[in-house]
Amino acid sequence: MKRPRPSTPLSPASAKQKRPPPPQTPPISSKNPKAHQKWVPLNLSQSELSLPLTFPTGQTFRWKQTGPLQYSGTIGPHLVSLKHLQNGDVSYFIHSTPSESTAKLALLDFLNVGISLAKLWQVFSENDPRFAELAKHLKGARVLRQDPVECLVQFLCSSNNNIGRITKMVDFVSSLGTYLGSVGGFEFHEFPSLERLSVVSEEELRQAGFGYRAKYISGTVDLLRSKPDGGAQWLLSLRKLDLPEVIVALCTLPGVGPKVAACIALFSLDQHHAIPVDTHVWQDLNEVEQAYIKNQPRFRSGFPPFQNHFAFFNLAVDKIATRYLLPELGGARLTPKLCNHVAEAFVSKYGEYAGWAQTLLFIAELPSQKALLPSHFQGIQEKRNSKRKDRNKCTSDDSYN
DNA sequence: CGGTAACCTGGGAT
DNA sequence: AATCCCAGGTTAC
Repeated sequence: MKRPRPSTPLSPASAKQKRPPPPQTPPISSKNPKAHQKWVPLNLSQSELSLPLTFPTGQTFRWKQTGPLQYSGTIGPHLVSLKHLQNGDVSYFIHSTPSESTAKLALLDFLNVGISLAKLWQVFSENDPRFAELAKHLKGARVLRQDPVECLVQFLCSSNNNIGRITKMVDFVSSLGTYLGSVGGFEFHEFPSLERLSVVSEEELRQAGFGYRAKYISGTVDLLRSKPDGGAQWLLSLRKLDLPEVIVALCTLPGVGPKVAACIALFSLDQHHAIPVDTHVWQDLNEVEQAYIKNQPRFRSGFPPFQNHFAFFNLAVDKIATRYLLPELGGARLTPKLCNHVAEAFVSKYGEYAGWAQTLLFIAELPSQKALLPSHFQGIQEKRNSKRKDRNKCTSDDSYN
């Protein structure tokens, strides 16, 4: 009984040649040679879906760039490529699938096509000039609707880690799944089921370079497999719950804290106002908002109703206008308890799709994107102070209650 | 509760 | 060359 054992531990050696000399352009399909494949246009313009702003920007580590404006990945058992046409519209190519008809449905679902990005962003922009300015340059940054198991495992790998290594770890895990084909020099596998994941021991993961995240994955997989109706179903059932319950449920899994839980909730569980709170989020609130939160310890009730938010911040503006605030407030550290307040502030500011707004703000912070923005956006260059580093941690606390 | 120190690892900066 | 810092954090005191 041979298991699909990945042949490449995350050694520095094997890591080097991540870029094969790409014979990339027309995707090479492997399986299912019969299928009469071709590029098919999607009804999506670039302002609704920008591939470069959606796939390599931190919500999934499973999609690979297989061409200049082309990305490939799997959705369930389907192997798909997406690319931009000349006019910016997106078209897709199904390389391999057990069912052509379900493949497209799965793709549309995965892309959250029922949600109009343009409409959301219009509202965000009206309420926030900074967002409006960023949005002009980063159109089409969409939130995906990923498979929960796949999303969960990816973000278990992400804790206190960097993109490059996260990607290697995710590749390792992915290779346990059924091989679906190869595009542009990359091999693609269906994401492994919990059962297949359970075949790999914590020991093996650790040996493969997962570090302390090995026990997170093993522990979470085991716990999920113990659920009555199966872990995959348990995760899917969270889609019907409200955000606070979802966060609480996810945080029962080892290795899942508030941050990872928010990522999973937003990127796979339809929790559109989940906010992964980190340093960037804190800094994305202006000093007025930061100050308000700091000075209102009572502002800690459950998730705020979505009304009242303008009065809310106007009050804060008054305070700063009267010099009530001290300069140091702006640079205040993000303490764990503030995480919830920050998340609440985001929802107050952007509404029920606040997570979609935060996604753009996060992308704008990525070095790769920052370089493309006008210079006045690149301003806030944080100097590294070797003395005290702002850790900006969120501990697992009472989540949203 | 709130603050802190470990926790794995590889790559880049000093 | 040796060391330090950092990476979208979580956990255990």
